[in-house]
Amino acid sequence: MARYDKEHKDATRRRILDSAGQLFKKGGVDGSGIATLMADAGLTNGAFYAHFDSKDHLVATVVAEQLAVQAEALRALPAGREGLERFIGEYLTPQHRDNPAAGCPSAALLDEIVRCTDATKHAYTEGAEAIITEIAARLSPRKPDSARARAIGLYTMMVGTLQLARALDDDRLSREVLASGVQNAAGFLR
Amino acid sequence: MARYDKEHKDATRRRILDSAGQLFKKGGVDGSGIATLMADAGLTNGAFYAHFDSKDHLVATVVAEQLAVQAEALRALPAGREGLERFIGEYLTPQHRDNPAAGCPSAALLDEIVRCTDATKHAYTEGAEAIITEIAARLSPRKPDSARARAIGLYTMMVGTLQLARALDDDRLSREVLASGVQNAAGFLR
DNA sequence: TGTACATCAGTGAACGCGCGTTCACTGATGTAC
DNA sequence: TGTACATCAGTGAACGCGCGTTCACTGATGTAC
Repeated sequence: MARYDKEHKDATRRRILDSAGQLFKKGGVDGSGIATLMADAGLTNGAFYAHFDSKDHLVATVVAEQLAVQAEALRALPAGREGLERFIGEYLTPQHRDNPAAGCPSAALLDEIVRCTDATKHAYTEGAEAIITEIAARLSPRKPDSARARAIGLYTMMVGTLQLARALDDDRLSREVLASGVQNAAGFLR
Repeated sequence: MARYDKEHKDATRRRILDSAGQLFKKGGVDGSGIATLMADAGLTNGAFYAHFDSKDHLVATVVAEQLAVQAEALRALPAGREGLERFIGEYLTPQHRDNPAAGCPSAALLDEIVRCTDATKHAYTEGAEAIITEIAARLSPRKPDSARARAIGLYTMMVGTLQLARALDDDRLSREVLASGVQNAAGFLR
């Protein structure tokens, strides 16, 4: 019946989501257009609407997926604090700072979320809750609820640190900020 | 010689800067247009260019000023940690969360700075350095340099916390995040 | 003091441009015979 | 096996719109006489 099999369309949708994820994180949601994003996926602008109702719909989908990817990455790490230490060690680096497209969605998009649709804010909220839960479970495997406040502190500090490191035009200061982040993160691990 | 005295033009410039500060923090730099901003200042769009060369020029000026205001607010607080405690107590509140226009420029604009002109990034860098120095001086009046890492951690954590609280669509979770921030901030005060 | 003039902050229509979105169309492929 | 057809993912020009910016103009005011 259908011209291509289902896999073909699914694969295209994946390419759009990947391009959008990278582009949004690099250039912001407002700053990234449909045409550019579709060109990155090897398509032209018109094809977009065969996959998504609107840009808002795409944004909500991308945000949900990006946060899920981060939660999944946390889950895949070694158990307990060792895993967290690795996460922190990779997060607060010049490499991560200089490559937002492949990096943390919170650091790249957090303050744009407020101005997005309800669906996007909801997707972000669910994703953030999952990440906080995952971090808390590693901070205190026995009583994760008791570690929620610290988990929130660790995550917000890491996100703020990476954002600040990215905003500074003085590399020396930027590296000081990243190094301080590593030091302060250790405080959250107790 | 001149039609109006100097004070008149200076006062208008002030109104534009105030409107822009509030508007940028509320709707983002990308999301806030010259026409809206000028209307808020009681003027029409064309008058803008009698005061600033371009939107980029305005953005750099606003960022410099907003950060200077925050540094000044810190300086005006009671000496030592008492002042810091007050700063934290006012910062991590639902009131601040719900009123970005009058609030912290870092929480509102930080991740847009990366995509701004060099002049804006430079203005942000200088402002951030002043704020970090001010916080460090209050954390450790005797040896402020030794407190720089903690000062950076406290500030990034506060900024990240407010951003996260703003992004969440679940008020219960959002308040939990703010409360965690207060708790975690206490850890930075030792 | 009263009048003509020069100044310039501010007006508001117009510009080119890129945005999100629409739509008539194309053409490679799976299916039916 | 070979051919005609139906499907629909993708094309690319066009839309209205709001953006940053420009510019010919206005008109309230300080100054000169």
